[in-house]
Amino acid sequence: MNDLSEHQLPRFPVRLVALRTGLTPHVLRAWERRYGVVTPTRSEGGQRLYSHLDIERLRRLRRLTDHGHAIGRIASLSLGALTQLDEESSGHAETARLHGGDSSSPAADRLRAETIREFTRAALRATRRLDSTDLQATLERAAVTLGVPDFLEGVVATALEDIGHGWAEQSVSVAQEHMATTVFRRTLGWLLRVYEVSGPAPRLVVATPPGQVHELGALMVAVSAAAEGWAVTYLGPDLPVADLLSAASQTEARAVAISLVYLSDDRDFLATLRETRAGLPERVPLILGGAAAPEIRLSAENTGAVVLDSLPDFRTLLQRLAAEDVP
Amino acid sequence: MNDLSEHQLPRFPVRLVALRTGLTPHVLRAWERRYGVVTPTRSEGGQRLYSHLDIERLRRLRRLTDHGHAIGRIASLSLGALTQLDEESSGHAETARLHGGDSSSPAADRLRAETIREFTRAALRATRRLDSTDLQATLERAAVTLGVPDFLEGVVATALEDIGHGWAEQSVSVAQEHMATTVFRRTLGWLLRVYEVSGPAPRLVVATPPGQVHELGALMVAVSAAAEGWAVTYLGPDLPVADLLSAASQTEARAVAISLVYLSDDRDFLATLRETRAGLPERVPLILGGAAAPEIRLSAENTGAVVLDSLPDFRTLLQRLAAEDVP
DNA sequence: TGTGCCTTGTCAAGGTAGTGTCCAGGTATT
DNA sequence: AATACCTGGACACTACCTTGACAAGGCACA
Repeated sequence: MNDLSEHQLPRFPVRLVALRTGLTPHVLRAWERRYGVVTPTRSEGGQRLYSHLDIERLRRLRRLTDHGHAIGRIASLSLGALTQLDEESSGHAETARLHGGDSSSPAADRLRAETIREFTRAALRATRRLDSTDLQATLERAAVTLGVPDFLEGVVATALEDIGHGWAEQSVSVAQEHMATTVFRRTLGWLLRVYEVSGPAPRLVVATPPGQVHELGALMVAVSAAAEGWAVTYLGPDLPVADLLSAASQTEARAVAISLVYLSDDRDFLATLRETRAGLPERVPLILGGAAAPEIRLSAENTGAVVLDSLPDFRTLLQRLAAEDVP
Repeated sequence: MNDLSEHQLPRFPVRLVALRTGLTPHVLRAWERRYGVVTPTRSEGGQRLYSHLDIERLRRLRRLTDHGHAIGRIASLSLGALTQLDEESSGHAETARLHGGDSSSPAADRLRAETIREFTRAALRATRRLDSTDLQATLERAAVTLGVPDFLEGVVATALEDIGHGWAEQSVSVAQEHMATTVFRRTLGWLLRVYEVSGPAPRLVVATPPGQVHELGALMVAVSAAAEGWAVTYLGPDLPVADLLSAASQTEARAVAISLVYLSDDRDFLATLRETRAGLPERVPLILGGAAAPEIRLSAENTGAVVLDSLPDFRTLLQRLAAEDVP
């Protein structure tokens, strides 16, 4: 891989770090002073310069504190330990909440994890062989065997990531990548159709903003919500703000979700976000997710949007929203 | 991995433990004070710090109290004893079912049962409305949500029964019954296709004997086996003995299953059964199931067939057979 | 069938610990 | 000059702590 120095190279000023981590400059300084959470180098004038690694670390810490860890207790852990903790907590918090607290035996957990990996491997094999029939069957089998949440987080997300990496390093061809994308989209579309609700249910509007064309993330969000019992209006990629707003008001949406996979132009996008937020009723949260969302966390949150970086968090939010309306 | 130090390391503040166990901080403190259920270490400031093991223990306790055990009685048991008790009380219900988690709190159990009933009702509604699209979607949704076993036993079996009754008492028309049968068959066929295995796996041959035309039972058996990881050769209804036998030998079947929904002529059928049994290798069990199977249990068993009257029993048998071959 | 005791979850009050936020006065950066 | 950032200290709010009490449900016993 490329040099460590790259990642350790200190060059980010505090405001940028704030944007990416969602921590305010105040908090960044307080954490550093009190817990020595990172030690950014300084410019000649004494201003903080953070490295890539620092940011990574801070992000992890923010996630963990969001999930209930005390900053004072985890501040001194290594990045590896943090990652490990993170995986534990996101895994468990979710099951505990969803099913009112079922702790399955460790043995069952391991079996389940192994099954998930096996499905992922099978999906990748099918992709490499360009066997769309097999890929499709594998995905459907995984969905039925694992249920929607684990299917999305365990299989779809992982497989897509792996394919993405493979594509970047040329071990996956364009044809393979296209085929996989198509089949994944079809399968997620099928799930969305299958979970279409008839009765009354809170409605979510999902879209990707103008200029964004990668819709798989948005589809995952849509399916996730549908499986939670929400009525979902999926508007697909590259949607102008005006249309998003009119759709939201027309369907009396209870929430709006936007998926952001990469950042083309920060400013533009933030303007869009602000405009969208302004056009929505107060009680309708504007949820921002996707790979690129954390990069602009703070400024996005400043527009009034809610930034999430995992599907479990998203599901939890949906449950809270749905629960708010009942009593 | 250094389990001991790792798991005993006290790190988690009370809010996190509350999140993961589903107990409120109030209860956590009350249990500790009254029963000394765990003894978290304290921070310098006196705040509780729980270890991984503490959490594990608390989750077990929570599960058991949910199942009706009194906290005062089980508080002092060791983690091992708790686990054992846990398996006893919830245990035999079902081993490590992959889907939707294990049978946990009665609340979750009730929720699950309610979900199953809801799907069944939805399927019946769709049937009465002759809405095949909705019926299909409902069934697929049920399959993905519940997993194959509960889908088959909870939804398909019950719905078919109800439709059967309705048909008998004329509240379900022939058209409705036909439509439903078609959609159920299609859905089960889809599942069978989805679970088609590629690798090596024990093979099961499924058929309905000559004179029997109701194939849904056989399909359920086939799907059930497929979801257990078996390779299934589904031969459909009304199959002559000779063909069944040749299929079994040709595919080197590890077992043969026959579904019997109604009895037209006992004698004939028993002769068929005897003939089939005689034509199969010793080690290949001939499994007889279906609504009408129990009626002729004794004479059927005399021919050397295995008579089962539930899908769970069938699954257990398959697991035993598969396990026999490995070691 | 009612009565009283026991178990257990929940709450209140009053105080401490841990964390986020802010201020003021000064320095860097653009 | 206008921002953006620095430091050290102060402040305020949330999360936790302990003790004690209360209410609802379960259970035994009259």
